[in-house]
Amino acid sequence: MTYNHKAIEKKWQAAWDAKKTFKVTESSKKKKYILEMFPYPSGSGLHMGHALNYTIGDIFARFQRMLGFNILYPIGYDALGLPAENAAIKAKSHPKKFTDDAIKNFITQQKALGLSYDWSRVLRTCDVEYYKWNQYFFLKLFEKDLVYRKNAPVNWCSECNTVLANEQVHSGMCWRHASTPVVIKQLEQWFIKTTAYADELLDTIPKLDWPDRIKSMQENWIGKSFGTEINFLINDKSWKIFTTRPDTLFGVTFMVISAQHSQLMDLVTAEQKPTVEKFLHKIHSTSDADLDVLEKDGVFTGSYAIHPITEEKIPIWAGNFVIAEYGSGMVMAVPAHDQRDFEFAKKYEISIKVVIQPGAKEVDPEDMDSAFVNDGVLVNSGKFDGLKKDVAIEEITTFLDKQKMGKKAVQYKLRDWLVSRQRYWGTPIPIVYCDDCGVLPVLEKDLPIVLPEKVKFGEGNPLASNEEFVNTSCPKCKGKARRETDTMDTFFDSSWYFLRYTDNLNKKLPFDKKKGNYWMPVDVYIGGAEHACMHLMYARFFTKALRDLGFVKCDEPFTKLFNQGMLHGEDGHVMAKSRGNVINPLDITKQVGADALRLFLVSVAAPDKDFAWSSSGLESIAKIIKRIPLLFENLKLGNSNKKVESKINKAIKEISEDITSFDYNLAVIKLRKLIEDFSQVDEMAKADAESFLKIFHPFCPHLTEELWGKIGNKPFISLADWPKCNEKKIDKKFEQEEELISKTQRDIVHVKGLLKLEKPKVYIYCIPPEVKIFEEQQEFLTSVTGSKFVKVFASNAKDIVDPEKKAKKAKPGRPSIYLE
RNA sequence: GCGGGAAUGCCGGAGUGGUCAAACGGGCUGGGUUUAGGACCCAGUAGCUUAGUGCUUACCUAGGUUCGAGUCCUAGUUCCCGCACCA
Repeated sequence: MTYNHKAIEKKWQAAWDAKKTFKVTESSKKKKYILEMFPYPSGSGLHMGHALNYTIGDIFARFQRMLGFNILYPIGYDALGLPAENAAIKAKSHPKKFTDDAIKNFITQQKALGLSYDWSRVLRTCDVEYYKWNQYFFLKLFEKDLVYRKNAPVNWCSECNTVLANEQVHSGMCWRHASTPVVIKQLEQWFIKTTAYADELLDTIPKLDWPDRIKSMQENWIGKSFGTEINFLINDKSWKIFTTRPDTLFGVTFMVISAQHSQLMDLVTAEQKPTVEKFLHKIHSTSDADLDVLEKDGVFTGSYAIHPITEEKIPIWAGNFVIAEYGSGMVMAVPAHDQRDFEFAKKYEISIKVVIQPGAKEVDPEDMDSAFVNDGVLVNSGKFDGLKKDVAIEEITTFLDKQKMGKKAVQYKLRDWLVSRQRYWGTPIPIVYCDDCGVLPVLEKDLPIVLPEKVKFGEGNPLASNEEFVNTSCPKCKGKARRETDTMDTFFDSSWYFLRYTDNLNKKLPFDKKKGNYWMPVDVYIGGAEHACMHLMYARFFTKALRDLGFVKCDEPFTKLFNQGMLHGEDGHVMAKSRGNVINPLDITKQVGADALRLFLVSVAAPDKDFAWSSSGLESIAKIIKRIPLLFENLKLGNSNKKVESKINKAIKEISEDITSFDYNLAVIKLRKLIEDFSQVDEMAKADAESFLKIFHPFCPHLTEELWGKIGNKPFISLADWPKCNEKKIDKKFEQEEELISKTQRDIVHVKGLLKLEKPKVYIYCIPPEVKIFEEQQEFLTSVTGSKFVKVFASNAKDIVDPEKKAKKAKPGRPSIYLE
């Protein structure tokens, strides 16, 4: 049989499609929900990273399905979003057409990989049947006060022409445009109160079966810190200033308010106004460039704060290094014990007061060349002198609390999720503005707010200029009103799509609770690490919020997270068009087949490690695969000898373990070995041949379906039971014997080569118990060594022929040999 | 600066307390086969040694725990990733 991968793969892909082989419904069986991060359908189609992602998932899904689990393994498309809109504008097309085409292309390519998705559950976020539930959830969150509108300084990307959430700003740049700095704008925007769940989002992290890296990234992102809130009186108004170092309270010599603070101008005196304005102008114009080498900069505001204990007057400065949104946007500066404050004080010649001393000797601030931040004992701190740092933190906080001048407090870095976007290709936010009634949510019965298809691109947000869309009536007074023209961040779509898969055709509800609770949570979620603090954070928040709204029972959406490694080009660099090292999955499936591509992708390295494409590696895998049909062609189905039984059972055991732990690369090694072992075998039991195909199946589904039929089975091996390992049949003795024979064989061949003997006489001297093994294998040894004369002696045999006295060297597991 | 991860042959990578470190793949070298090239097959690829056997040295560095460590602990070096003036 010649192996025609094209015909075989096409045949089985069509068969799976026609028979809906992988369609699932809820049942009494134990479920497993296996999911890959759904793709953004870009115009350039599926790339090799996608192929790797889906192969990892499909192998696992096929394996678990054969183990007898009820497997939900769906796919969908994250189809709304900016790139489609921009691409459509450029091509003078429409995002809808553009997206439809891209999705069709994706589906073709995914089917060519032989992925076992339940294609009846496909969802597209750009369909109104999907995004109307975005609007529904928006309203539900609104009812729960988890959505609010606020005028705030927000991140703006001039390339995207829209605002961004904090999570979408990476090192001061837009997440889509690494060279476009984000600018701060003061705008009225919609926010989702993710911070309401900050504690739970943080506390449940340790329970997640996720990579440590991702978990720590989320922990850092939430950034919980414990400290003290201290009241400083400023112009007769009390300001709550957060600090983690209340022990240094007596060392405060100035305050710094953020240059972006909304109330900054209230503190600026008439006299200082020109200076401050000049300063603000300066930081505004420099904020775009050199963000990371920004020097500490500031000006005096003219105002003073009153120290809560000493009642001293403390000058308030405005500074570029204080974050407006964190704490109260103002810090108490202790230059002696904080490096940033120290640098600022040195620059502007503000006094430095030491209040913590490392030893008995007094420290002169003049001698300091950096802040002292370690443990020590309090000095110059009134009645708190002599206390150790940690004790002082407690005591000063308690004292402030009693005096009603402060209290213990907790701060987070996590900020609320800014969800409105000033772009067209997204879910319209279901809000109406009425001059008389104010800002009102759309009534649930009036959903969906359909995204109009006929719009003009090119001048700002196309929705804003669409009269038909904008003009509406007030849900309360029925008078004239305007629609919100902002759309939702597309991360809103991806925050719950995994729930929609559980009941994707439901017209009355986002999903049926019973179905949701049957399938959720996702048992294994597979995808790249780039979403650590974006999608994965939002999805966790959403799940918790929906739980509290009564939609689902689970606390966390993704029990296990698996991060695939990065795929590099053959030159070692990241695969990129600009480098010209891109390999198209579809080309490879045409050349060597999907089975070969799949097997290769998981054979180079563990799937969570980075690796580079290798065309020779692919070829070697393609060759191995070709040997399988040959093996079956020459195979007689009858009885297996003990050796075959041992090998197959060992392989079942090891490969099951390897797939379970995602060590696919190790499973591939064992599969290769099995092919080599079995290429010597001309007869085996049908059950063993079946087992062989089954353990190969998750990796090479098409070829194994084909051979499954060839040995007389009805379709589908895809739905067959995973073989059970019979441990009793695994015989270590065979392994040892084999080792013995192969070592001996190597020795013979080696010596033969060294002596340049064509057809030598071979004498083997082994310990007596091993004689039998060699005698059984004599035929084999004869054939592989090319020598017809092979004699085996026990080392103590009486009739021994041993001209060189080699026999006494024989050891267990290692015979001695003589060639002549 | 803070946090996470890693360091094994020429290369990619196995191996997480013990019967053998380097499986498996690639590369390279030699041999076979071949009109040639490719493909295929065999062997070698730390050092010394033996016709094969055998011995020694080796898992970033330095200490430590242990009968026993690539594997655990401590310190350091280097690299990768993430966050970055979070008070």
